[in-house]
Amino acid sequence: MNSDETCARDRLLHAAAEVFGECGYKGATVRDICRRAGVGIALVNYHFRDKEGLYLEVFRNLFTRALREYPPDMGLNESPSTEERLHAFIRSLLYRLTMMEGRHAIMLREWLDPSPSLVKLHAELTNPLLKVLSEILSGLVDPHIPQEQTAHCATSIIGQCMFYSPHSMRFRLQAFPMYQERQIDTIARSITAFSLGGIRAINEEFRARGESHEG
Amino acid sequence: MNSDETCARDRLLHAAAEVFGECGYKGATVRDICRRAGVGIALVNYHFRDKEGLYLEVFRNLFTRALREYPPDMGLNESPSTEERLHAFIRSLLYRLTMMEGRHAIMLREWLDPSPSLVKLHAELTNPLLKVLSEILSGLVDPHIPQEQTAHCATSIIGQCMFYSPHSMRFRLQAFPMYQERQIDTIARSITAFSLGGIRAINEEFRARGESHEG
DNA sequence: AGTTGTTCTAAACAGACGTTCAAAACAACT
DNA sequence: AGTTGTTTTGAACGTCTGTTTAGAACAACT
Repeated sequence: MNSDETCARDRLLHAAAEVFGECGYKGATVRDICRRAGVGIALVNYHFRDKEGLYLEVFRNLFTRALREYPPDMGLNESPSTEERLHAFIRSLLYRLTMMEGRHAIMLREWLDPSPSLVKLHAELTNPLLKVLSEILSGLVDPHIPQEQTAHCATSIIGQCMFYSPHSMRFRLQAFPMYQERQIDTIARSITAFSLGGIRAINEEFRARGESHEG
Repeated sequence: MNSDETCARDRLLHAAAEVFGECGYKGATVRDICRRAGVGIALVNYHFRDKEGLYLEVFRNLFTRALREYPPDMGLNESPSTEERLHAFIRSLLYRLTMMEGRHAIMLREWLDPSPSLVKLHAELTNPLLKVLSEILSGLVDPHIPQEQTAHCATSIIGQCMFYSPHSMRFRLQAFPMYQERQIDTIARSITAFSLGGIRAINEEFRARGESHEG
């Protein structure tokens, strides 16, 4: 690769993101990472203490960078409706997932199958995002519906996005082409419409049950 | 464990399902598996050729057993409506995922992150299920809607089920209790209602766009 | 009891793994 | 040129990996 210009530490981080993404934490070897980075194997100890320290640094780096590039309110005008905010949230999540897939499948893999030592960090980073989503949903779901049901809606929405990610089974098996931006936007609109309909149905069902209980 | 009664081969399969589920393919070691099964390490070679052969056998076993116990038309009366068939499909999928989580998280892990050597087998086993789902959806989605959009709906539904599975991030982080049957049924009803609403919204949007194009 | 085939084990093999250490290369400042 | 501190390396360490081998235990049948 480009062994020049950037310093060894950065090249190490870059290669580590690739290899961890391709092979997972256990599957990746520090030898492979260092070979791709063009550095000696002792560097991972010097810069990051050990393999786990390198993994943690890569993870935090990618997460914050993706969030900076595609924030949850991405592409919104100044006074957006709640529906528009939900669409922006879904679209930005899909973009982040796709971006990570490019060279950074590590994030996706971590999301699906978190490493034990990183669960705390993971919660720290993702919980604010869940807060954003549930705040958006509070403007869409009937306020009388129990919070548990709202959480179900949030899970349904995130689940759809996660499963659309290129790493998911369907796209692996059927060899779908890599997503282009337009395709992501199409999928984002589809998931948004589907989810708004789902929320509406949940609201209607709740109201119908409420009336039948009263009557 | 129960080193008696069952033969060594079965104990090996049982332990392998546990360990593969907990640690993944790379993370699991044949030594650990054989220790839990209470057999010598050479048995994996004798019965299954190598580690991969054992993994493949475990996978096929669990998949077919789960499908036999919770078929996609589970608990349907004799002349079900399309909505009821969708509900049965979702409910059976959730039950299978939960059953596998008990001792058989291997299936779930494979679904999220398939091992390279098993992609063909995986497609072979899951494609019939996708066929069932899309057949159900053909009775719900407007027949004029392009097939691609219908596939989006299928993905949305499966994605919701997958993400509700105990292995998913949310439940790991927030330490939800293990699902009981009633909870699964509740979630199945929620996902079904959500999805039916989603499909209806997709239909309405399509018709609205069609009218605006014509008018 | 003897033979045959299957099932299982303990011990050893070769290789890959993460990690460490002494020393080399380098930069910066005196 | 000499000193100091940082960065990087090659080689080695001990451990753990999947796999194999030679043989023990066992069952079934003669």
